[in-house]
Amino acid sequence: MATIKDIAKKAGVSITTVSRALNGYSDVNEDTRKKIIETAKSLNYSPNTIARSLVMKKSRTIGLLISGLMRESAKDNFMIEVMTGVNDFASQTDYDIVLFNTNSSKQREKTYTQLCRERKVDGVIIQGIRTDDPYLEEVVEGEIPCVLVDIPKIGRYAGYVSSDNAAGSFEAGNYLAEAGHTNIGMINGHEYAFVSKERLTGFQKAMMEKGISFQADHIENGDFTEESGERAALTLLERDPAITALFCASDLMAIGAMNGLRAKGYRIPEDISIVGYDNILLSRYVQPSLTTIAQDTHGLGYEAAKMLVDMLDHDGKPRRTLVKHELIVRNSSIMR
Amino acid sequence: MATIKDIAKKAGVSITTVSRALNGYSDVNEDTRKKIIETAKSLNYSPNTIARSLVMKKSRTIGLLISGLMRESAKDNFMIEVMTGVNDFASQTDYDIVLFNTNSSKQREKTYTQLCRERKVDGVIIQGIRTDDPYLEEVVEGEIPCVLVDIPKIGRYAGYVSSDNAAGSFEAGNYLAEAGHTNIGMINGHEYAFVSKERLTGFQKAMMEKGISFQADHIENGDFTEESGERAALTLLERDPAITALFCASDLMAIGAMNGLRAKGYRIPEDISIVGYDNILLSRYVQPSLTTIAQDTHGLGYEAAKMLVDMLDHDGKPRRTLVKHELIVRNSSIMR
DNA sequence: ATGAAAGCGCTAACAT
DNA sequence: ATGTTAGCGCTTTCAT
Repeated sequence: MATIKDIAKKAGVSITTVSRALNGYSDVNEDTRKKIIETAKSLNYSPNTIARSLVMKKSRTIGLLISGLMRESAKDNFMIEVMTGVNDFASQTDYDIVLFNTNSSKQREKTYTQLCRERKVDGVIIQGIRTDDPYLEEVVEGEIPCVLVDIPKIGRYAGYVSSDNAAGSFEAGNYLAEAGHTNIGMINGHEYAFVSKERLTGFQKAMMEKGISFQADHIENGDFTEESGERAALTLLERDPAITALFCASDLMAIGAMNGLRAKGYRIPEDISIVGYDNILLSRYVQPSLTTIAQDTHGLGYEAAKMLVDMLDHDGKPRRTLVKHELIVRNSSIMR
Repeated sequence: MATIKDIAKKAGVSITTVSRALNGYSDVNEDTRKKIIETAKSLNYSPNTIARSLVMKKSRTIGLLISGLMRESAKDNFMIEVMTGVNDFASQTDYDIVLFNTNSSKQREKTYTQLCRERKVDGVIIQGIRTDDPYLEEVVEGEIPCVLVDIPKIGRYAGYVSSDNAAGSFEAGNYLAEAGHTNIGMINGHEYAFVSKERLTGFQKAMMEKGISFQADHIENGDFTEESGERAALTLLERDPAITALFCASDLMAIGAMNGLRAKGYRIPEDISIVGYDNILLSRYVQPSLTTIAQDTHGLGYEAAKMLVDMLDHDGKPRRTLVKHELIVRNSSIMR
């Protein structure tokens, strides 16, 4: 593997000159530069980014910490879309992405901060970690530039991107109310997700404004999976068979709810209207297709990367960025 | 950021001793080691992997080159499953994964080899590149340990994982023939995918063995997308309205075919039986659910990572690994 | 415009 | 069992 030393020798100049020539500095004779670039080519030279990183103290990599990137999560194309968003922005820059393995027990001995410091990433994008994650505070308080996805926390070096979950849920509630529903249940996510609180708040607000009674016994928590949605739906309808609509904090839970309900003889949407959240790929394909609040998932990742690179390259301040959301009415919900 | 130098000073030993103590060498007094580990902790020390990589000439990273990792590919959870497979294996090792941005025009000036050499990855897993990719040969012939996914090429430092596409297609053909179909069309992928050839070969073999006529006019190529599947299906049935079954080289094309056909008044599976390939997530959810050849996609990634790490850490030879496949009969196909 | 020299943080002979 | 030294490949003062 050729180094600048080899080039210097062959071109009969010093390594300093080679370095300067290759990096486009102006204080080098154009003829020398030409010769150097040629010899570099002839030696099939590739710069060693490791060596460069060591001296520059910049690795030109950003860490992507996706907690729960595992087999099951493929179902929910949320994560992958965020990831492609990150990738799409990163590919416009010269940052590479390092995927951190966080589902391994081995790595979990280390805090996120340690992970980042060891791998010397310049910044990190964090997605999918829970509110009770012991290392969350550390990274928000820490010195490593960091952008959180769907975790509303801002620190000295930590910003976040999210969609307006309260507003989205508010719209969902509004829509159901205006469709004539007056007895509505909600399947929320678990309490360890930030979005859960916000989605509940927004939905409650809509119910309140519409003058619809909405008590705790009409709320059931799942864990964002199909199975939990099914269970929650059945529980809610057992508790109050008069419910005519269900708002679910994730599409996957909504799909589970539809399946569970249908198995019990309920017709969707004739008996029960269902509204989900996320607009995952599946929601367009299930029968009936799912009414849902779409998030710009790709934008979540894209904006996260953008903010991080802005912090890294242009001394940008950490901030809050909201991506758009939108109610998409399909066939799982109906006027009463 | 504390370095071993700081530790050495504070502990009153040389940096060599610190290095040895921290790396678990045996030739260091246990008391010294204890003291060193303590000082390291007190200084909140993290090793600098960059510096280590530089001297060891090993970065403990593997590159993941997913050509076409972009927004659209989220639909097809094939890539993400391969990726989680890679990730799942890698997280059992101390290798980290670097995602290479290959969809950017900027990077495409560089060959894969350059990309790898610059980022100093120890090895690379390549997925989704086409047979006509100008840089494919270079990496197969090259010196960088490499595992290809679904590209049957072996080199001095290049192995591959795949499923037995010919056998899978053979099974599909067999199944349709035994279900009584005698006039069958095939929607194949484009000629730039290795799997296309194999899937055609296997299917042809089944037709031949069953004594079913299967000519070129019953084959139409798509590009693995829904739209192309729709188009191809329509073309085939216009050409021969007597076709009763369609074998599609990807589920996405199969889904497109179903939609296109249904729009033209064909009933699936009563009029036309459809068999896909891949068993993507959607295939279970579409109506009717799709009969397909399942690939162990996760296994593809898992085995790729395994082979690569074996080559890297245990001097394993590049080889061919096949993951299993399986016919999954659902509701898009029927006996005649 | 070019070069000499120092040093980034670490490992690994080679002493002792 | 511990220290001294050199060096990985690069960038960056500081001279000239």
